[in-house]
Amino acid sequence: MRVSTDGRLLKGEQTRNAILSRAADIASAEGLEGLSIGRLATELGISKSGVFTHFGSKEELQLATVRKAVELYREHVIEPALAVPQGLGRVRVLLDAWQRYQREPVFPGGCFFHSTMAEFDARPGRVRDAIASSQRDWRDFMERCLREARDRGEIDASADVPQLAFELDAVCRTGSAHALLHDDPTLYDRAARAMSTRLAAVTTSG
Amino acid sequence: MRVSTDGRLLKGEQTRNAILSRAADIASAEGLEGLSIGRLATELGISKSGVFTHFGSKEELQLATVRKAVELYREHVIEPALAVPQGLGRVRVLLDAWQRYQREPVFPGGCFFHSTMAEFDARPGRVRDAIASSQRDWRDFMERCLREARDRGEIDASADVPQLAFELDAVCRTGSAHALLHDDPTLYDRAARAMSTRLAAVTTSG
DNA sequence: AAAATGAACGAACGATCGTACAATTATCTA
DNA sequence: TAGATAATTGTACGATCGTTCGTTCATTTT
Repeated sequence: MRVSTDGRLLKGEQTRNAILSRAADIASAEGLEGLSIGRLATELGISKSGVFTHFGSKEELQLATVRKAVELYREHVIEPALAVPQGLGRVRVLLDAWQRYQREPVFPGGCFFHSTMAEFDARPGRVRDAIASSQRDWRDFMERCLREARDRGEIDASADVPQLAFELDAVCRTGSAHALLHDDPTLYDRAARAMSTRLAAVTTSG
Repeated sequence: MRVSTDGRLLKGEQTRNAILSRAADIASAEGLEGLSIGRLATELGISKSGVFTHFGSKEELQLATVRKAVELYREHVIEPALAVPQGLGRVRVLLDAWQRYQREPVFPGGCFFHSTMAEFDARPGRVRDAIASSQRDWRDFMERCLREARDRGEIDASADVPQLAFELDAVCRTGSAHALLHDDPTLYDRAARAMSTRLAAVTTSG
């Protein structure tokens, strides 16, 4: 984290950050295309050109917003897991942090990545690539945690880690999506139950 | 299906249908907000007002598009299941038809409902209500098929049907979403594997 | 003190959005 | 054949979109 002594650059960076925070919130609810520069300007009380010049193009704003969301995701989901020792304990912390991230209004419109992934699925370009890459990173991290637990003998040696990671991912994100759509928080619980029984099925009964 | 003898009404209905087919295709890839009346007009070679007057407002166009998508979904997923006898066989046909629907380009931008559900999760209004209702219908139908199989003793009496339906739904839709995002069809297979093992776990070994 | 830098602004651009309304065309009814 | 009906069109509206450009102002460097 380079800290500039130049007050101008400092001021610039902090408004840029304010823009991106708001942008991530909006995009989680209205999508990265629904994100508009004019709206950001109005809501933040700055001029349209003031917002624009920070990014140079809408696509660049979208990419920066994805990076900001990744940062928030890391902070709320990844870091709590990294703070505890490897193994099944870390897996549990990871899944807990993940569910908390879904429930708490980290993003007001539900998981940023669920929304934008569905939006950019079929829309080639740099934004899609960035989202896809973030999803690969997430999957890799999840698999790594599971593998660490397996290497410790806390998860069955025969367990198919990628498959397990995929299934845990599926139920958690789908549960959150349904909870939001139907405004029914018990659907989070349904996802939680699916995750814990799925995990219990592969943990060694030591 | 009321068939009119009036050639004018007939012509109107068939252009309306052409509009909705294209609208469903576009919305599956770009979302229901990305759908624009001007674009529809251009692509279909009719005037903007020609498109507009069929619906009267954009929201009404979106609602009609959702209904059209439901119709297509019924045709490709529900009807094949209804064509076979109740029980585990119907469940298998349903899941097969569903996966085929995901893979085949019924919608060019992936499952219409996955895209629009993520888009409208956090956006109150009639469109969201329509989407939510369609999802409830789908869930209910799935649970009904599973219950039929359970009542026949082909699925464990102790099986939690809503939970099972939720998990099958989760892996299938998530698999398709990832397959599209990463342009990797093997992810459909991963979902298929998850579904069949999940189903195998509750089928009575008779 | 002078020059350079960088953030933020205001005004305007062409394009597209959804919407409104009167006019036109083709078809059916009486 | 005259008149009603319904689909479709053309034109125009105000709003908003992303973007460009020249300017203003505060801060930093020389």
